[in-house]
Amino acid sequence: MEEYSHKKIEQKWQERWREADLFKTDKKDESKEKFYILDMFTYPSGSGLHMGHTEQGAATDTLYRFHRMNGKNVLHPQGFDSFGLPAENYAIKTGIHPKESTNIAIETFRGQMNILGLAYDFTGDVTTSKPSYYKWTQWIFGKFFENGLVYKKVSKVNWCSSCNTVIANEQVVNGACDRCDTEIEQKEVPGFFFKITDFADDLITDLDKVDWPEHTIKNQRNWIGKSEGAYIDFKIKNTDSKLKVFTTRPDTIFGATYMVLAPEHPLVKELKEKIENYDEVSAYVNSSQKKTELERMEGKEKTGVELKGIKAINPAREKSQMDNTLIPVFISDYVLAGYGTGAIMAVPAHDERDWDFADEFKLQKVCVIKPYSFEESKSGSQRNLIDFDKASVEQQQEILDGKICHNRKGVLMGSGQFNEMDSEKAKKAISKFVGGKISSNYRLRDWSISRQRYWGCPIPIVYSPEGEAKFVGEENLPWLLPDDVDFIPTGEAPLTKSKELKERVEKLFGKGWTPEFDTMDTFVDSSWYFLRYPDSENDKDFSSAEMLKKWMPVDLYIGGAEHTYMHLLYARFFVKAMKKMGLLDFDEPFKKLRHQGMVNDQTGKKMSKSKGNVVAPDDMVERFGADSTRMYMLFASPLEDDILWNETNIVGLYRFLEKVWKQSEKITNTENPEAKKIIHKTIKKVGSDTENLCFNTAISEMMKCVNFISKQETVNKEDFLSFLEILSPYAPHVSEELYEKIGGKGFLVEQKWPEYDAALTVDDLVTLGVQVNGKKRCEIDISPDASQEEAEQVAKKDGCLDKWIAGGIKKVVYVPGRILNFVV
RNA sequence: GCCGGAGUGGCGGAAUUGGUAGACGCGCACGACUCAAAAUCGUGUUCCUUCGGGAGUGGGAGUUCGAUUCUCCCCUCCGGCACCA
Repeated sequence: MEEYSHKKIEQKWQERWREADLFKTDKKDESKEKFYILDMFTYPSGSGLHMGHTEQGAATDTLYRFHRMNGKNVLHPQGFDSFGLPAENYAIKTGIHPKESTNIAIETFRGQMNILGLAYDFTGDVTTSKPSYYKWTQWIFGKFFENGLVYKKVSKVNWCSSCNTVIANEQVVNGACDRCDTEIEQKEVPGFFFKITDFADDLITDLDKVDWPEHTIKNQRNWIGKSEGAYIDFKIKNTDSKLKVFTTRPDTIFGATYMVLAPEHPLVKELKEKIENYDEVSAYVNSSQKKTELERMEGKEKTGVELKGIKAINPAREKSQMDNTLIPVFISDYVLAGYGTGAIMAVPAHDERDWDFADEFKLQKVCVIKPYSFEESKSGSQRNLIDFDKASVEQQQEILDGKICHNRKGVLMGSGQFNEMDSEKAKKAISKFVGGKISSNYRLRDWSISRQRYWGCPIPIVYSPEGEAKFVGEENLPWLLPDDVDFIPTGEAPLTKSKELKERVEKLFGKGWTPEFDTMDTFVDSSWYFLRYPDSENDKDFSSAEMLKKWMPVDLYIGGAEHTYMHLLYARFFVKAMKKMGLLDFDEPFKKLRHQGMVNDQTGKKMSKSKGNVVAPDDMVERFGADSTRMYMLFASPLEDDILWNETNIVGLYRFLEKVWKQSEKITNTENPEAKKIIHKTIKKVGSDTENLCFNTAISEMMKCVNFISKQETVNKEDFLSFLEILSPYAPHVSEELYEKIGGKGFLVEQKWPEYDAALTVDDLVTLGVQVNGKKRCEIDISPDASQEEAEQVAKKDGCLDKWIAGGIKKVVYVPGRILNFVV
């Protein structure tokens, strides 16, 4: 027999699969249970497929083949998230149109996926930059617009001077652009926003409905950041103005000794006439506006300016006719314009940041929440005092006496008692007392979707001569991205250069009408693509209700953990918003989610083009074949763990496949009961491991099986065919080749996953560890359902225990099939 | 600082509800084959050892007949977030 050579067989089978159109799913087939398995679709970068894609593809492809063999109608589609900055930046550099470079990149990706033997269904060409796709992105935008989920506002945005565009908060990493690392500046830009905050509560509570990794759920919850508190109005003395604050600690309001506004707060301008030191104030406003968020964060020391001539009235103290009712008002950049109301009541005794600010400006601290007593704080675990035990004896006494509020700095942060009332109860009582409104506030902000870029989905909005925004209308979709622009960034949206676009608008809507020049954030494109696959060729609808009902939600979604916040949150928001508009009838898009780990280089560093440590799958496929490459990616570590790339390990998988190949020479029609037993055990284990995404242990089990067979003279043909069937999701090419060679019919992926004979997977005898005082001293071979008496007898007869149990046995613990333990 | 996750041989990693720690693979060593090498096959491979044993899953306590697994404290590494009122 010829030797195993991946080069001779892999291309052959890839061609045969293609000729048979083997991986196109019959989406209307009602005879089988559906299973929708989805890879996070691919951004077609110029550098091609990397090993991370390879691991993800190997995993989902293995699962695709496995579930298909198990009688399910499996949808396993792939598409391209092809709008976005890199292609545009490339165009700026080279002059090559993004359309062209994107198409080339997509061809490269498809080619690479093909040589890996990945069974993707590309039907319908789900490529976000194609008009047939973005027509529906725009259609959905139109629905959002008509239903009041889109609004336009001028806002301070993160501006990347290098990309010359707006960057979402979520895309700012440590104050720098997450794509080019340029430091972000603040700039006022008008743009469209999606009202994702309307769905904040549902986005939190519905996390209970999904089977996602625990940490992903927690992180999403924290990202949305719900906090319970109250909105309370503070009057400004001698004016009609009111200052609204949000606080999670209304119980501390009696201790509010000053107020702080964000420098951008509108009240600063509103009270201009009354502010005695307006010059100083506006200088501070200007300087903080020049600061980026990074710079604001850097200076931990508190800065600010008092609004002289302005006093706020502490409503609680006023109502109680107490002293210290009038409190000063400051502006400071430690208060953020974008969170809460952009203003706070400052309670230095119970908030560390307020404490620091009060120290800086010599402001009064009033302690109004008393810690629980020492005993109470000890027993009521999380009630209170962070550092009580580390305080000196005198300090501890003062705390107990309620004389000081104390933690690290002197701030009592947690709850305690307000007068004799638990501060949790006091929150409600005091809110009511001062006319506050109990409410929730979220860290989540609305989603800014406007981008002053070329290579994105055009926002299908036009403006009347009066400046009113209007959706272009369904009949004008797709609202095409014009070609007559050049991409050199000027700080203005590139589409302003398009003559065609302006003419198009005037022709359709009349003279004086103007187009919107911005394009959409690419996260919009990727927020609904999974809805398109079930009906990807539909040109009447984004996806038909019938197909959505059949296929959604996605049964298993696999992709990187880096999408925990943005993509996964936005996609969930889309589904909720579309459900509210009656376009969908389910709550959550992804029933089960798993992340694949990162593939790092040998030193544990992330692979990146700039570091020059990227390994391309092509090279691996050339040398070891697609089967070995795929299996190595799955064998190296559990799916969710990171992989340290170590090329030398791949030879183990190649040797394994070589060994499988050799066993096919031993095939006979006679039975080999021992080999049969092992094969049936392997079928069982590989089946359950694959189902549970434990690919590494499934592969190890197949290795053990082949190691066993390699020591046998013969192996039964039917048994070996079964083995090839379970191997085929992992190593499809070599399995097909051997299957054909020994007379298998059809393609392996069309076969039924073999059944195992349960009786064959149970051993007559097991090796049982015999322990003395929990330490293993010898082993006995015994039936797994032997009685304790039998087991003891066998163990004692063995003799090896004699010297350990000579002193007499106190107790015996016996777990059949597991352990026999003598306690002496 | 806060929130996650993880620490097991030379390396990647196994180990159902607490039940024989180190499966499987890489590497390494020795042997067979060979003029020789590669490949392949076989054997061995946690550490220490006076060859009786002893120690051992980041460290320290605890529960248990028995702990990689459960509880408490601590250390280290990785990822994410960060003046969120």
